[in-house]
Amino acid sequence: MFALFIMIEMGISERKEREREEMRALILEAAKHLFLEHGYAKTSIRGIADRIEYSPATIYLYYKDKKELMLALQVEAFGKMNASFGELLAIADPFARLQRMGELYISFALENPQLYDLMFMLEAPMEALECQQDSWLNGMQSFDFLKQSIWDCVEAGYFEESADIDALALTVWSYMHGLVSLYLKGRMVIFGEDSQLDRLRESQRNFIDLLSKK
Amino acid sequence: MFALFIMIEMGISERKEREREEMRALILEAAKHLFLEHGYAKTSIRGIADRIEYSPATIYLYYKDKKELMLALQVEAFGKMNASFGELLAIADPFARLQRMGELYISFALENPQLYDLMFMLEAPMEALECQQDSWLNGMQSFDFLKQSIWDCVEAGYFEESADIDALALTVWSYMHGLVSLYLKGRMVIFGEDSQLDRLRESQRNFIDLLSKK
DNA sequence: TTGATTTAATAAACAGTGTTTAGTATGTTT
DNA sequence: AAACATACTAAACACTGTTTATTAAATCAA
Repeated sequence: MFALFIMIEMGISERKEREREEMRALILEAAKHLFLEHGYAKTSIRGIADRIEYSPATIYLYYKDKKELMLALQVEAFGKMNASFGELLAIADPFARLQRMGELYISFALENPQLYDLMFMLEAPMEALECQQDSWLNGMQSFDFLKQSIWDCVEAGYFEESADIDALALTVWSYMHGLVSLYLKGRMVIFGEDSQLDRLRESQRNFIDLLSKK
Repeated sequence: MFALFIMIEMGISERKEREREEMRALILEAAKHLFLEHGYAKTSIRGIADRIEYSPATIYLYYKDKKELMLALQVEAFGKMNASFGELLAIADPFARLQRMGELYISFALENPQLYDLMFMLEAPMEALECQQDSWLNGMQSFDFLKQSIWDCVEAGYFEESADIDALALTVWSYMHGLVSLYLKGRMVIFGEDSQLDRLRESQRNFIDLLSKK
């Protein structure tokens, strides 16, 4: 009798929780679709609401504000990027792994410019982090992987024994981020409208040289 | 008689032109003040209008839209940055000059985060460029100076004779931009809240090493 | 100087934005 | 069946960039 009461109680609240998660996913799906098409600024709460045929106010029952919604998308984006790095585990040579990681990083950025924006350029999702910055640290597990690969490079004799892994990892990341963000934000027009991607690739090879010729 | 007529005619139209430029400068001054305090997104046309005690519509008589207003600010920002590079002309050794240029670039970015945003991260001013992209090329004269310094480094034997100057310049710029933009956009929190500036400096030294040990 | 005309400025509106509030149904519990 | 809780929304609030119609002033032609 008591057990039955609890089961019904738990059954309903569990269903409610499930429905709540389904609704959150529905909103997120619509947000993602619009965001990938038009970017953060041009994605409106009303647009998202229209797409799922709910009122705008409903969205605020599931997400605190637009920033938190974008943070949820950012988490998804990090998942996608981390997944794209999966093949790296099969590369034994650490320097080859490092090089391939750079290629994959650039590919991800160029193929998912809006997601890249969300992850590394927009302030909105970062402001939503506040206390719960675990999701950012979690998302940045790829940076740990980068550090590990650099460590492996040191052990394999590619870099000096005295190398500062943290600094080196930040240096590599900075270069990669700088390169793709200059490209994505249209700051490479100085090279002419057409040859920009070529310049990007040239610089990429250049940086590999810089790293390897130490 | 005829000459007098012309003089009056010209005198008025010249005054009008002068007054128009003064008004443009007045608007720009107000826009700059608000922008430096709150950034692009939070700077409103109404806010600018309030500050100069004119109606919002008046601003549209002097600037096509908000993007064009921000483009004018971007041009000013480039002027300021180029000026900050002035002292480099006094440095004879090309590698020391290159190193100092990096320091000045980072200093400018950290001391003028909103201006840096305008110059290298926001899309708004770039969209306003359209046909008249001369202002961007003009603003980027510092990039030519960077290329020149790298060329000098090659001649002085710091880099290989076969070095691709364009690619190397882009590589240096990408790294610098990546480093400061990761910092400015709060993506270096993985290093903890306090040590970020130290990490930035460490990486900077690291990159110099990478360049010099070739 | 007077009347016509161009110019400068604005009030008000338009179409949008993120977000909050008050109210209404529906589902759940007692 | 009555009391309560939940999900949802219409409408409003306070903004945003931008356009239009109108007014007042400066300039021009007679």
